[in-house]
Amino acid sequence: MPELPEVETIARGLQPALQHQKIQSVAIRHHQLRWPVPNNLSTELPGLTIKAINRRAKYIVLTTDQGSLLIHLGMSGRIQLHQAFIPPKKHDHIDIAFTNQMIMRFTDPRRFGAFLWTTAQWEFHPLLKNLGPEPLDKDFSEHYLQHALKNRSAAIKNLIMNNNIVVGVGNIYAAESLFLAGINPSTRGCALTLSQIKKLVRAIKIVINDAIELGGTTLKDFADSNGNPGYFSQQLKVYGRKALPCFQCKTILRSMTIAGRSTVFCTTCQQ
DNA sequence: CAGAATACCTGCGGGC
DNA sequence: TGCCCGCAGGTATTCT
Repeated sequence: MPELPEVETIARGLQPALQHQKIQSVAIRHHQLRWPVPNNLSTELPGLTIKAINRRAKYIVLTTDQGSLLIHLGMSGRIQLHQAFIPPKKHDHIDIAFTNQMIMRFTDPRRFGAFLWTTAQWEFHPLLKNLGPEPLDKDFSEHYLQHALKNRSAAIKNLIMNNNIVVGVGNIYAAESLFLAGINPSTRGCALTLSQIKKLVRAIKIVINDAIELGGTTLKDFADSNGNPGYFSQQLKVYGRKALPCFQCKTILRSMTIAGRSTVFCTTCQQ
């Protein structure tokens, strides 16, 4: 999926278009996403108005006066806005039509995404209530991470991708952050020095912030809600650069598998 | 409890 | 051209 910067970009694109819009109808063409899409959306949502658009971790939250839609894009999800109805394609699973004719269309070939409805406070939904801090919040600090890594023997790359520790750091930005911080991805969490923890917190904030400013990373399934690509791919230092020379030192970048995910790094710059 | 493996699903590119 | 394999941006759940 889009990682956090992509989701943020999408949420920012949806904000002005959806705020105050009234839902006219809902069409669900494929119910089987990560969890079944609730059947009652088609009857519950029409007539409700979007009051707020939020992002938490990689969830997009559309809040109405009766409840909130929780949308996750999984690995291959997209949301696009159309000014009028156009015929759906193969993986266009859900449409929400608004009274101004606009259509918000959810597309997801791999169907790892989620489209859920909660009538409770969305912050307390079981999928959201245990999430760690947002990487750009001041809660995500050197002190916090030092505490979180204490006694953790797993690879630091795993730990920063763990949503209970910090949200929104996926495979691309984990690799990029560790490169920027000069840390070997396989280092055990508890083995990081205070200086490394400080560098890592800074690196994560810089990488995520820069990626948001550039509209995310262009990968094959990503486009913002208007269909525009992101530009962060031009900034990638290690992700996708296996066997190519490090920009900093020319060492040939190596790849290894950590917790089942490929991880590119520089054996010279990341000790 | 922590860590590792597994599961969900389709599409694509490379090798033959 | 077509088939098979491995791999892809995530993360909850199950196992050890």
